[in-house]
Amino acid sequence: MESSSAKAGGSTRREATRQKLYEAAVTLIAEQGFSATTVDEIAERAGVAKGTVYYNFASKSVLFEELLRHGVGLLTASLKEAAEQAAREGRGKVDALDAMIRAGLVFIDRYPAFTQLYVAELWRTNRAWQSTLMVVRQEAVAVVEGVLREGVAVGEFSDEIDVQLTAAALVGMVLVAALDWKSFQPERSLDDVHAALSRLLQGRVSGRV
Amino acid sequence: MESSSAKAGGSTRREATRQKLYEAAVTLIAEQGFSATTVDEIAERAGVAKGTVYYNFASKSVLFEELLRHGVGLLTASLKEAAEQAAREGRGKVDALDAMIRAGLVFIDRYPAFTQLYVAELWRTNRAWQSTLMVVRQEAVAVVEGVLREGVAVGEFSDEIDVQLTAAALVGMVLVAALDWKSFQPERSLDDVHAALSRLLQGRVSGRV
DNA sequence: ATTTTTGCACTGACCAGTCAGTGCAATTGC
DNA sequence: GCAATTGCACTGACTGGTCAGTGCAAAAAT
Repeated sequence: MESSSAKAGGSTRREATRQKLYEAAVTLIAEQGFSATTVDEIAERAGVAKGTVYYNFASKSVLFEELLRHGVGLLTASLKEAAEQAAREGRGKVDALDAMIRAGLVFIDRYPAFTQLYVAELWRTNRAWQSTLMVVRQEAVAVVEGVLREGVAVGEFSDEIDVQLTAAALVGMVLVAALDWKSFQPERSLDDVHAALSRLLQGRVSGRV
Repeated sequence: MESSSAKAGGSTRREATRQKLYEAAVTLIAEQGFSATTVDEIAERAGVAKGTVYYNFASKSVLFEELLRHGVGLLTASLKEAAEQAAREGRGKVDALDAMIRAGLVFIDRYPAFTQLYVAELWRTNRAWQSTLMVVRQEAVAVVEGVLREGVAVGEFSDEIDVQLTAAALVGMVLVAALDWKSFQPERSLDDVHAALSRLLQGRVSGRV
């Protein structure tokens, strides 16, 4: 019986436990914040003994840091994928940005708790995982900056734009709009929200029709 | 009776102490979060005894709630003021939005810690001050929604825009861009940042010059 | 046979909130 | 004048509870 995944990373069982702990931790911390969430709660929600948490992670904050890395990894991969696909299909940079907005929305749709928690921790200072967070943020924003820069190089975007700030603003736009969507009008469809943001991106807000 | 200081509001000393406590609490909570910040720390930073905190506020979370109300009050007033001034001067709704973006930036420039803390707590659920936060958020976003709606009525904005979502996206854009500015490129001027966001608002990102 | 998980008792640091008491200025009584 | 009194703002040691992390023997899974 070659256990399914075999030699690859580590035993499958352990990986499954870690996954359960991530899922339990992410919702609890999104709701209550890191400090207000107890390890006992996380263990209970994951359906696991407290000792298991410490068998798998060195400490509560290490668990959290690995959770952050894991989550942002997924997002970054998804953004890159969207940008590359648009490029492969020979579409313009505006389309690439649009595709990334959609990818961002899809991600937030699937992992709303993670997004919540990420936003809540991002601009804090003086916390243990601060530097982890910076690195991980930079990876994600860099993908957007890359597309903007290419757009400027190709002449599709004005060379007067401030790449760094514009990238941050775009990310913020999607993040906040999406959190609002999930929190206050969750019945709306992803397409709907995407259309509204596309319109904003392309400056079709002012101007009739 | 007219006790010493007198007539206006309440005793001056008390008001001064509360102000000191607000200031101490806002920076500490912005840095560390609500739960990770202790009442002892707040008292120490404010230069008062712990008992004084409880003499002035019923509990740690009441202190925090009043802080939130106080801060968002300032922001809302400032946004309204900007929108009204643009209207008084007979400028268009795009200009009004632009003026509000600037007002938002000025606010964040002046109270970065408050902004940080606000963003961090906004999308949490299951917290004591949740409802306070909702009310207070709605007040601020409503100002932006109002201008958008007026713009649609006047025909200056497309009637296809989704007012609620667009307002949220705009707020997010300013919020996140400004926090990025303060965190990662604090040497830049407000005008600079404002110009970059104006450009984005008016869809002058794509399109040459 | 080894790795992983369980269950549970325990420790020690930390922290929100309390309370008896202090300092001080203004008011009252004489 | 000058005690005695009152009320306000503040103090800081203390209490009762909470929680991260530990230790370990027994059970389960692979």
